[in-house]
Amino acid sequence: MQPAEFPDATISAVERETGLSKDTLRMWERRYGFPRPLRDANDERLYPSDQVHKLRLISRLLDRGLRPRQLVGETLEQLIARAESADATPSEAAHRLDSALFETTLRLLRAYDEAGLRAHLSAALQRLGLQRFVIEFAAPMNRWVGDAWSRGQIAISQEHLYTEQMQHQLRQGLGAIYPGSRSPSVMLTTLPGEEHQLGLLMAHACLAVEGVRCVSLGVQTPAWDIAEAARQHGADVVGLSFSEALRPKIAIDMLRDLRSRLPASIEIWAGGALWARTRRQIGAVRFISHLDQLPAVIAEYREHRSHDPRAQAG
Amino acid sequence: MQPAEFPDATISAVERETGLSKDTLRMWERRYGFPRPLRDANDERLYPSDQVHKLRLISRLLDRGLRPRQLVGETLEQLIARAESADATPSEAAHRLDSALFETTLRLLRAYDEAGLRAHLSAALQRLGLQRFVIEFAAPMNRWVGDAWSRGQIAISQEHLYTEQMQHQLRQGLGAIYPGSRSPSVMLTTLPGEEHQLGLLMAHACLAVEGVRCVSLGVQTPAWDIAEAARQHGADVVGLSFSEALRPKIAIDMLRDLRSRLPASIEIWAGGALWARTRRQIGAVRFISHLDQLPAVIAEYREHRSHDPRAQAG
DNA sequence: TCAATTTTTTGTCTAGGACAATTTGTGCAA
DNA sequence: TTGCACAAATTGTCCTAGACAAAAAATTGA
Repeated sequence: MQPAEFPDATISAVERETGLSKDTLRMWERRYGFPRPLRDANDERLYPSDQVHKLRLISRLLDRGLRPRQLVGETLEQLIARAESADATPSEAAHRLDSALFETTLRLLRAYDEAGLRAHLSAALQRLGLQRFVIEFAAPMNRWVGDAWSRGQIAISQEHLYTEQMQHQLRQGLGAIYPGSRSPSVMLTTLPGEEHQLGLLMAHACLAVEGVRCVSLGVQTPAWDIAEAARQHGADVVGLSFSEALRPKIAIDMLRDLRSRLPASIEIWAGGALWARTRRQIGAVRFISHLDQLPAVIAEYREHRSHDPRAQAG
Repeated sequence: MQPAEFPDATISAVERETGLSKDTLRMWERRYGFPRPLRDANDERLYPSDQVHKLRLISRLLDRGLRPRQLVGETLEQLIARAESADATPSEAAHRLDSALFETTLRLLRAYDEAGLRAHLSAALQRLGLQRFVIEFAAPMNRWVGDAWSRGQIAISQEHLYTEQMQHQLRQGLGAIYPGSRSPSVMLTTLPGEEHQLGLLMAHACLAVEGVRCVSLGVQTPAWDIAEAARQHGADVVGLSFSEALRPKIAIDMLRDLRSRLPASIEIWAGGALWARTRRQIGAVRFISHLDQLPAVIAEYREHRSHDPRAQAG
């Protein structure tokens, strides 16, 4: 991509694009001397596109536990190298993924071929079935696409196109399943700040194929409202999805907050890519780092809570 | 709902919940004496829930052109009255909506009956067909649900449940249509900050039934990436959806920015509920405040640009 | 009545200081 | 070596208070 085409960005624009707050941007400038924005006629900061690009890269690396003091001093090349080495470490994604499926998806994405992509994903769904489609294809592919974007191998718009089509396909698959009614009764959503629907949809699909009674509230439901809805609806479990985009600290805080608002009889299951890389967890919440663990968790619940009348229904 | 159950909120939390920036919150306190938060042990602001509630209401009224100086001085009752009178004025939503459809949807929503809601929406879609489903049911219903939430008649979680199910249904409907290939070639998305998918999906549906060649990038694509993708993909039109949640000023700014990045040969169509209430518009962008205008706009495009080779294809 | 001007309102930026929460480093005992 | 307690460094977010441009409202003149 051509950085030269980007105009200089105001501090608000940079906050939007990188997720780093204005306060943080100013503080880094004061402490580390980076970023070092230009100034406009009113002495307000103007960030050149190369600095914005570097900030975006740093922001992604921060989520992986690296510290800003080190990162701000590094060159773009060093940062990219770090991003790639971090990606390489948990390389399950790559070798789990069927290479033919992968190559075709990538080719269609690069060509912005929506109709082709749609046909391709639909065929994969029919061939694999919903569960294998999610676990063996969608999950590792999501990972790859996210990483490829952060490395600059594909454009944001292509990542968006992928997400949109995958979401569409997952909903088609979900629409074909008759609503489940078996135990436990799960209420699915994400907490504020987590706007990725794909993780939620994949979890929904995995629950649906197990016949679980499942209600999804979509993304970004405030903790108070989750608690209220779960109580009113009589849910046994609140299922939450966390992508890597969320800061672990914020996620843990919100989880602890939600836990305190829910009665102990309602379990919390926290799933998503975030937990595969984060050590910090809290008790009284079930963490599920991979979707293939879900069947076991459901089975365990049914075993231990078999006195529940709903366990026999459906 | 019981405001007493909410704990006091930090300034960050209030920013998240109301959409008012920290700077704005502090400035209002300085200028108008409202909000008047408590302070914790570190002298940091703590907003009681009633003030947060009032701020949220004010924030929504601001988007309708009212000024903060007046609003901050009013009581909660006065603000609610204002919100309702504003809702009542363009009451197309209410009387356009078939009352039986409406009542049933509401009842199922109140009961958190996902399976029932799903069946109900699916039946409506089958009966009305996709186009009428969108224009006569989904659009006015969305409005009502959004307003009902801001008036406190339904919980956020119920609004979320509705949105999720409606989205699901629209995608089912879209999945049943064979991809169009007629002119113009439209690239659909929303700008950063606009995260409502429903408007985008409704537009997508209305375009699809006209046989338009249509690629959706989902929500929140940065302007630079839209421009790049539109050029690479060879789009004739960039279609953008704007909900009322977005501030008009920000929307106009971003539109102007996008316009400057796109060649004149690519049109911009800006749709969504935002434009029904906002006077300010800019040239070189086509504003579409209601979905039922879309067929005429498409026909007009086909008429005027019939020299385009794509117009004959498909 | 409409357009051009002035005044008021309003949001966002600036600077630098403070401090709590987290992470890292160190010393010491098992 | 490992585990644990404590000290030091790091880091994000909050604070105050001033400035100013952009937008809206009010006023003026044709």
